[in-house]
Amino acid sequence: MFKLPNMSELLYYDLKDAAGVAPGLATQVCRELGRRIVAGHFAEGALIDDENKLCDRFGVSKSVVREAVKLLVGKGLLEVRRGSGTRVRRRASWNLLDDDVLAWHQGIEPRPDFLRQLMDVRQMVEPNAAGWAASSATDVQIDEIRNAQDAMERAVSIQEFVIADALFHRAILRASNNELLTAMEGVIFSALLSSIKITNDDPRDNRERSLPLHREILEAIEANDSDKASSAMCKHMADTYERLSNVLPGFRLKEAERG
Amino acid sequence: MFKLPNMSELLYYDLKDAAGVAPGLATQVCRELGRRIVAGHFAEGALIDDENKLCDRFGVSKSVVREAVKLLVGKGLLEVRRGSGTRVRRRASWNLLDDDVLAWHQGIEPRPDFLRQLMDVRQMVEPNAAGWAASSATDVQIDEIRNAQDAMERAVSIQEFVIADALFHRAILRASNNELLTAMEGVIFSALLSSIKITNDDPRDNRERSLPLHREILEAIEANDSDKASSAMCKHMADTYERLSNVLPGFRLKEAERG
DNA sequence: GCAACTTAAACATCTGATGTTTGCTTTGTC
DNA sequence: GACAAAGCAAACATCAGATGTTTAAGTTGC
Repeated sequence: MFKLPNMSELLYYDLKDAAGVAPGLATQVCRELGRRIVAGHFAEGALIDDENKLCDRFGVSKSVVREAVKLLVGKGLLEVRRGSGTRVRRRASWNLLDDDVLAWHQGIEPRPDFLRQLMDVRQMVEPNAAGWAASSATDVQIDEIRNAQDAMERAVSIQEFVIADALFHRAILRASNNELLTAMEGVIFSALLSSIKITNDDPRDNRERSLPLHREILEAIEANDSDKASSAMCKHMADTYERLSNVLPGFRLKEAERG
Repeated sequence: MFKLPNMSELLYYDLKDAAGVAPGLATQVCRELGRRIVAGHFAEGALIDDENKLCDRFGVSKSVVREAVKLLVGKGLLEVRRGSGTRVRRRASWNLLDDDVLAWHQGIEPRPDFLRQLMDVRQMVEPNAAGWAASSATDVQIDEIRNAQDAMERAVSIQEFVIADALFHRAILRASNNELLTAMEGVIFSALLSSIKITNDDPRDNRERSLPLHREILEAIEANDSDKASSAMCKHMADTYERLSNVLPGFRLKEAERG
């Protein structure tokens, strides 16, 4: 009845601690519709099937479909008008910061242009987060970062390494003690997972280059050195940019602004 | 039956172009519950009334309440468990970047601590946005910024000025041509509205100080000067910080990280 | 050619029944 | 008395079907 999400999307939900509880029918329908919309199966402004057709297609009752549609409306993907139908809104109206919307992007081939935007945001957010973490993190929060670093060092599989990497960056966001930054962890996950999917042709190289950069960030935060944490994170971001540029032809760093 | 939203919240929805269409019952119930949760009427993890009680209280049917609850679950405010009840999640799990959640914050007295976090994010985002806008904005996008500037100069009421101010910053976000930054306009609106609510004791002063700063940003973007746009925006942010610090005792700028 | 009316499509809401999960209570045994 | 299994009630999940409302489009009449 439902299409299964792919590995990246599952990994995304894992990282968001959103797994474990079996989602209801409404959530399943919502996700399946959401994946199709994000994948571009519908033109901007196109009408989707009406309630009855959707009921038939998914084999569920009207209430379930209605709830699913309401969820997608809440995420800005759909727009319902009584009398006419339910249509797909233009991409500029989507809540691109929503975790589900970002997760559904993991299900499709990453577009270089969107990945660059994600990386620009990382470049903007993470050095600040590292700096704030260095000046305001509690001991417990620093422990969390250190644990992630240890897990990266110990990781034996690619998947373990990716998860530890993600947890490292999440721990820094949380240690920044800014609720809004914490709420952006989904964006960082999305950029990170997409980057890895593209650059892991030589995972060993990835790992050898990453580890010392992460260590440097951790040490700066441990030392309460805000500036150094910030610049170490900048270095890490620049490294990621460089690796993406090597692999991805359409990926271009807007050097002008970043000098 | 329903509590009416206050002026700031209405203004927020106006800016988000979310007005005009009469929301359905489910949306109304969702907003009212959302306001109460954000306002802190429920302890973390507290059970809210069950479906039947909510039906009675709001005078609507089960389906409506169910949809409203599903919406709040989607925003991370609620968590439902079959058998037990529906409970309020801890604040760290809320989607604080969601436009509705931010709008509901407008309904309550702004907490200095949260306002500082909002301003830290503005300080992080807007200089970058201005820089990218300077290097990549189209003529149409620059026109939009200029129109907002003109509207600020011409504004005769405080409300007109606030709206034009918000549109100015939104136009810059959009001109940055980064979909994720565009999706953050709600955060900027929220910070801006809260700031104004606090610092508009002397609105004339506000206006006289703001206008030249905005003009400087506009001119830099018109001149395609990325660095100047960035630093002009920094100056504007610093000014806002300073005015907030003067009025708000609990508001403190973390100077250490920003040098 | 245009305005007023009609109608069908599609969403909005309500009602009430039935299934399922969970947590608590009760009961029975050792 | 302790503990485990069975039973029960609360609360959400889903379904089915009826009725109301809004919108868009077609139709008629002048």
